Amino acid sequence: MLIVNMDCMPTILDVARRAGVSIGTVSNVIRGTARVSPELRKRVASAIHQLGYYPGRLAEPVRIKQTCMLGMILPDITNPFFPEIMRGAEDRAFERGYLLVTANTDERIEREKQIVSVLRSRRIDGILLAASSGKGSGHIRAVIHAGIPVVCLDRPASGVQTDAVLLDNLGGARQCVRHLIDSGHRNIAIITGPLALLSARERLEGYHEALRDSKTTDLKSTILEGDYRKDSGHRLGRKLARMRKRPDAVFVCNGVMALGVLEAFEELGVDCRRDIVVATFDDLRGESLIHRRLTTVLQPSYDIGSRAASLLMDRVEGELTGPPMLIRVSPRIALAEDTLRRSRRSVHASAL
Amino acid sequence: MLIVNMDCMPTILDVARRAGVSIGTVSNVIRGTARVSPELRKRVASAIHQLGYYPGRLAEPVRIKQTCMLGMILPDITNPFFPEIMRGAEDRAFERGYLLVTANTDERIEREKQIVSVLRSRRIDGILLAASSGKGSGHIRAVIHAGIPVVCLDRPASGVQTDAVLLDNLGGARQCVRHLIDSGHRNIAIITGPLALLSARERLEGYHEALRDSKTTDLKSTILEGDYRKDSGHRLGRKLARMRKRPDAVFVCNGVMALGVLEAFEELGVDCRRDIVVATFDDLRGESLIHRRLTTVLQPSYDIGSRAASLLMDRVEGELTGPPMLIRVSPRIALAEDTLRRSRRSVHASAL
DNA sequence: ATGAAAGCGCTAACAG
DNA sequence: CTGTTAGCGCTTTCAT
Repeated sequence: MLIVNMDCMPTILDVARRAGVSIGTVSNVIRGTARVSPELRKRVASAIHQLGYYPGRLAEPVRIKQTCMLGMILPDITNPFFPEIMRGAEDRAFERGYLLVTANTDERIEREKQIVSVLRSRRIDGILLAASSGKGSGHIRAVIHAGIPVVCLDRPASGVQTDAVLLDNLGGARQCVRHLIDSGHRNIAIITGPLALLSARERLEGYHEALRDSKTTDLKSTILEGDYRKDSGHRLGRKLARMRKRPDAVFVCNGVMALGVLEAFEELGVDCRRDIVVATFDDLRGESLIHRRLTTVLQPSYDIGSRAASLLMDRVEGELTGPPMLIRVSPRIALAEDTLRRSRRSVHASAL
Repeated sequence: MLIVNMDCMPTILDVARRAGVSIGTVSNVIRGTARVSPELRKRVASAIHQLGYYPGRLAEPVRIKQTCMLGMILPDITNPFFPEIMRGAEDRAFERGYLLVTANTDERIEREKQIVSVLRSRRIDGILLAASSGKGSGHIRAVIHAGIPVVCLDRPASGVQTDAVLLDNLGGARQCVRHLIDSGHRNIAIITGPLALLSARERLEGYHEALRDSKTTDLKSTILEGDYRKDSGHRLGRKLARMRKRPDAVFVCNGVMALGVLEAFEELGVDCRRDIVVATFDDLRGESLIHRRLTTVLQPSYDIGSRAASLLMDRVEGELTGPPMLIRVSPRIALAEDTLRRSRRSVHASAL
C-alpha cells in the first residue's frame, strides 16, 4: 500500500507514485520539457486527474530567487485617485506573471515601515510606493541598499533617490490657471496642498507662473495653504466666501479639498459657477455631475500605475540599469461646460 | 577564502560562514529559539550586520504548506464600493500575518478563471471573491473541491455553496422604500439591477414588501429593469422623467445607476428634490454634495471586507469547520436632508 | 551549547 | 526515454 498524504494537497511525488514513474517524468509530462512515451504520459495524466493534482509554484522562489510579486504601498486606496493607478499596475504585472500585493498606510510612516518590513521578509521583488507624507526615509533607503528596486508614484519618497513616475504638476497648474485668466477672471485665489510636499509646491509654482506670464496687469492673487484634506478645503472655502474683496475664481490643488470647498460654498449660498468659479486638480472623476461644472486637471492615473509597474519590473529583471529615472506624465485639462460657454461668449462679445 | 554569493541576497549560510558557526546557531540567534553563548551571539549579530542579512521567509511555504497569502478577486476596484471592502479585509489579514493579493476581473468570467488559476498555482491559502456576474462556476467549484476556502463578498458565486458575507438587501430596500412612503410619496418607481443577480431580485422584493406592507392603498408602482451600469440609469431616468403620469419618487438600486439618473434629470431639468425624489443604494459616498440630497442605503463596506477576511482565515486555519456560513450584514439608511425636513413638516401639518 | 542533517516541492542536470 | 539526485533557504529534530 502506498503512503499517500491524504487531506493535504497532493504533490508531484504523489503523482509519481500513483503513476509508477519518477517525479522527473511527471515534471516532464507537465511541462513538456522532454519527450515522454505515450504510455507513461497517459499513466501520469490519469494519476494527475485522479489525485486532483494542481502544479504548484511553491518552491520556485527558493530556487530562482524571485517571488514574482510586487508590493504596492499606497496611502489609502479609498482615495479615488488610487484605484485607477492600481488597475494600471495590476494589468502590467499580470501580463508579466507578477502578483500585486497591496497595502495601505493611512499616511502613517510607522505603518509604512512595518509594511515594508513585512514585504522584505517575504522577499518581494520590488516595490511601488506612493510615499506617506511623514518624514523619515531610512526604511526606503535600506530597501534600495538591499538591492530591491523601488519606484515612486505620484509623490517621491523624501530624501531618497528612486525611480519615480510623477505628474507634471507645474504644467498642469499653470495651464489650468491660465485658462481661468483667459476666461476673464482677474482675482484668482489658490488653495494649495501642504507646502512640505513637493507636488504642492509645484502646483503653487504653476499658479505663479500663469499669473506672471499673463499680459494682463490687473491680476490679484490670494494664496491659502491647505493640507490636501477635505476639512481644510471646507475651512478655506468659507474663508474665501467671506472675504470682502472676494476672488472670482479659486484654483483648488486637489479633489478632496475641492469637495470641501464646494460644501462650504453650498452652505453659504455661493454659486460655484457664477460667484466664485472653482477649478481643481482631479479626484472628482466619478461625480460627473459636479465634474462637468468644474474646470479640472485630470491625472492619467491608469497610465501612471502602468508605467511605474513596467519600470519596476524592468529593474527587477535587470533590463534597465543605471541611475534613477524620473518620468513626468502630463495631465489633461477638462474645461467646465459653462466656462466653455462663457469663454465663447466673451470671444463673441469682443468680436461684436 | 570563503565562497560568498555576491550581488545576491545573503542567505543564512553566508551569515553562518562569516560568523564561523552553523546555520542552526544563526537560526537560534535570530529567532531566540535556544540559548546561545554571548560570544557566538555577538559574532552572529556582527555577521548579520556586515552582510546586511535580512531574514527571509522564502522557504517557509515549502515547509509549512501555507503561503499566508489571501487572494482578493474583485470586479473592479474602481467601483467606489470596493476600496472600503479592501481596507477591511487588509486590516484583518495583516493583523494575522497574511498578505493580500488583489486582482480585478472587469466582470469577465474568463479573466476570473485565469486569475483563480494563477492564484491556485501560487498556492494561495484562500480566496475572497466578489463574483463576476457571468455564469459558469466550475473554477470556483474546483477550488473548493481542492480544499481551498472561498468566501464570497457582496455577491455569491452562482451555483456554488460557499461561505458568504452579504448585505441584507431585502431589508435595506424595504426600509428605504418605506421611508419614501412615509414621506408622502404615492407613486414610487424602482430601477432595479439585472434580475439575473440575486441582490437585484432581493432589492426588488424589498420594494414589493414595502408597498405591500403599507396601509396606504393608493400606491402606484413602476418597475424598470436596469443592469447596475450608469448608462441604464441614464436611459431609464429619461424614460421616467418623460412619463405622462410621472412618479414622484424613484428608488434606484445602485449608486452607479443613480448617477446616470441624476444626469438624465439634470439634462431634462427635473429637480431631484422637488419633481422626482431620488433614493438609492450607496456608491455615492464620496460625493457628500449629492449624497446629502438623496436618501441612501449605505452598505457597511469596511465591515463586509473585515468579516469576510476573518471568516476566510478561520477556515484556512481550521478554526472554523462545517457547512458554508452565510453572514448577512445590515445597511444603514441615511435620510436626505430635505426629505427629513419634509417629513417633519408633514408631521406638523397633521398635528395642526 | 552547538553542529549535522533531514526535509519541504519542484526543476534541471546528469546517468543510464 | 526515464530515473536519480543535488540544491534552493530555512527550521527543526537529533546527536554530540
